[in-house]
Amino acid sequence: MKKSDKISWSGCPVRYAAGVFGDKWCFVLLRDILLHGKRYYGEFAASEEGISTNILADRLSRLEGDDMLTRHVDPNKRSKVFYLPTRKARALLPAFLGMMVWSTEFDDKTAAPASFAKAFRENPKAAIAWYEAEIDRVNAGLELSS
Amino acid sequence: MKKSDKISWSGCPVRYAAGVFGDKWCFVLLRDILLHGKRYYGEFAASEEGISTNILADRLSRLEGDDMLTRHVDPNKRSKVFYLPTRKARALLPAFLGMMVWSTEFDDKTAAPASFAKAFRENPKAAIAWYEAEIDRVNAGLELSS
DNA sequence: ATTTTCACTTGCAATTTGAAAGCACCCGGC
DNA sequence: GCCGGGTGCTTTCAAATTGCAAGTGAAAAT
Repeated sequence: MKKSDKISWSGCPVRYAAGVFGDKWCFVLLRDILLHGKRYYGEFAASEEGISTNILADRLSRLEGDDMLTRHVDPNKRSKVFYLPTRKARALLPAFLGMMVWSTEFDDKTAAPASFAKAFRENPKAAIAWYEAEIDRVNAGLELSS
Repeated sequence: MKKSDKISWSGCPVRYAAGVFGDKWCFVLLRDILLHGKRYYGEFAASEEGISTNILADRLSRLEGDDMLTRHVDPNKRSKVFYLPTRKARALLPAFLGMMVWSTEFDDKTAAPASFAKAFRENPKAAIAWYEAEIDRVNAGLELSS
């Protein structure tokens, strides 16, 4: 907390965003939560990118501290833990999908189908709503039991 | 380049984006270039956040390598250097402005005027076009002499 | 009771960062 | 030409962060 004395990483919108998720691993965690329906610690740990567990724990608690995630012990199996995206995290969807459209245009090795970018460009609100609904669907399966 | 052996940071759109600009300092450099009309090395170095020059040089060359910036020696004063955003960098504007809207909503210390978020939400294309025009305006003053 | 699953934590080497100093080139005066 | 300052990096080195591997403790499963 030395740096935040001199210049706080908020105020400027870009700086604030950088402070909250301007980091490789936060990107992939948010992707897993917002786009891939992952919720459990074990699911994050198993992601293709191979995050190590100390970093994973650190980023999860940071995101929790920044009010992006909430931590929950699974009531059906109390040795497991899941994380739910907050409204704040979900509100990132539009920007996130915008980034993805950008990637599909400029990464020549992109694995995303062209249909995604097309759909988003033609009707961004509908695309966002679709992902929102997916998030709700996944959450529903967890929130019921808690 | 060890990590890129195992999993290349492309393919997945989010991972690709994270690889190119998923870093605090890339965020603020892109902000300075896309939004604040900065072009010269000295201008970046003087930014409020106080980036140190080794990191600055590293990020500039990385962004150049990722085809986000092009480096130019100022023909009027050949000891100075400026960087121009590529089409690829400019294409990030929509996602970037989306992020800024998000920040203005969730950073309670935000310094951005509410009018910005409002304007973007009401007419995103117009807001983007306005920033595009600004970029062209700034570039025009440099490209003429080169 | 014992083993296994799970979510972390710890230890430690390696990479990255950051502050400061150094270096090389250009430019303007003299 | 030569000197002094401006400019864009590069180097140095300590400090912070990362990443791998092993460890821990609580809960389930056997």
